[in-house]
Amino acid sequence: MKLQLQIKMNEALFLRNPESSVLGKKIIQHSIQLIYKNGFETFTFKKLAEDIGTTEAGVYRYFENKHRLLVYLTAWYWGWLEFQITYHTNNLQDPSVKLKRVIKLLATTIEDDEQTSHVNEGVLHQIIISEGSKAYLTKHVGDDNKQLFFKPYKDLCAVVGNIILECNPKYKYPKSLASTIIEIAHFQNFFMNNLPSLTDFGEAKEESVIIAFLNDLVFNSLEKS
Amino acid sequence: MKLQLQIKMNEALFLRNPESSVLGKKIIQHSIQLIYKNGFETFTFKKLAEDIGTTEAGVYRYFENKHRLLVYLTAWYWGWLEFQITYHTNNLQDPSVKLKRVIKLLATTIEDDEQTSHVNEGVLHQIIISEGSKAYLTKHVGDDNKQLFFKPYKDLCAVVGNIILECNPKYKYPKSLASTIIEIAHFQNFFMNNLPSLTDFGEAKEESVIIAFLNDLVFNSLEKS
DNA sequence: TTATAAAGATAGTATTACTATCATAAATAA
DNA sequence: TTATTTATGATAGTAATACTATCTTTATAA
Repeated sequence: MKLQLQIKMNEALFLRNPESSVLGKKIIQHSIQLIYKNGFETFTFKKLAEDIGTTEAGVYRYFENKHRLLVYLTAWYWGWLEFQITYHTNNLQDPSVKLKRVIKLLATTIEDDEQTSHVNEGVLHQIIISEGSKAYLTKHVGDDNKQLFFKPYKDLCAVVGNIILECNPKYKYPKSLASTIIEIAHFQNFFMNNLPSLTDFGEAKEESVIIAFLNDLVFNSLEKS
Repeated sequence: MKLQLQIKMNEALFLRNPESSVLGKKIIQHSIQLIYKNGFETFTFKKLAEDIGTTEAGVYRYFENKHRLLVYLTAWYWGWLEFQITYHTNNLQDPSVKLKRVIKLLATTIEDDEQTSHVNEGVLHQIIISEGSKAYLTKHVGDDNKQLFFKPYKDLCAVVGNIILECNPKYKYPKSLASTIIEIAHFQNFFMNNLPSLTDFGEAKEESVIIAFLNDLVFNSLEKS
């Protein structure tokens, strides 16, 4: 039996639900490929439409603009990742084992998840690394936040923050440490591959060293405090 | 006597040196204000030109495009900050006192430096927080890197990394920790002001708590390892 | 069968991101 | 001093971007 995993998305993120039609799914699938290939700056709805074999207007019926689409993709990713984390830490008792598992999930490029046919999670993960922060680094972050566009990201941080507190109930900065782990997992990955002298992973270029660095950072803080 | 501080800039960043003329300085000064006010995405050379009282073509004579201008501004900022760090840690013996000083400088919004008349460092610092990472989060980061556009950022990281090593010569991740401190100083600041639930600084909204968090994070790692 | 919703086809507009040209004023070199 | 280079100003033009609007066709549902 094959299960289909559906991430429940904030309705305000789209004009028409892309999960509800073939065209919609194509928009998600091909936008991930296009943004991955050429970057978000040069990505346009026109190019996407040509790629899919529809028209610009067709894409605009689903998403107000390309920034909304990016926010949708990131929100989807955070929702999916929260599910992964809940799933993979489900029966673990020891909170530090849990946290190690979380760090590994955050820092590892996952192979394509068969449960979500139109989303390639591995490629999406790469997009999150390079483009993810652009979803909120805008002047309208406040408005977007009011519409709860970043709720999946916040929920994920809350989950990670709670595991941190389980590890050490006295630790003073669980939320900041959670958002730090998430951001650093991505930034160190980007630096490793693009500006390696900003990291200590120059030759290795493996995600395992990022995981080691994060574990060192996090558990020294939690054991000490 | 008033000293004028000049940051030596990479010549490939501009077509004509903006420090060399009144118009050039106006471009720097007003672009900082405009990007701060409306964000980088909506910033255009046309708006900038109108603001200054010149024409689009006038601005294009100095910078190839707005991304180059952003890279210039960030490079300037990192160069300036490295000078600040060198200056303010000059006579300090104890490396951990030094590192604390560095963290404070990284996380504090500095008031306008009189030595650089056309650059408002406080506003520029805010731009670095919100837009700084967009300078390198592009598909052409490799090309830009080859042209040494990010050298000031790398140099700064190297300086911080060396202080980290002074604190603990056995620490395994000095460069990654250095880039982590720098990025997190900015991200936690952005989150504090825009997505406060991602931090533990919700009510305080003061840079001092970010500094406390960073100190905790860094020195737990350095003392332990 | 009819209504209705989604998609396709086409057109049009304002803005963005440039490039090109020519005139003029200011600085500088012969 | 004049001649010449250099920076700026003024204006025009173009391709691409970021949309909006309308009309027709096709699929689906009542």
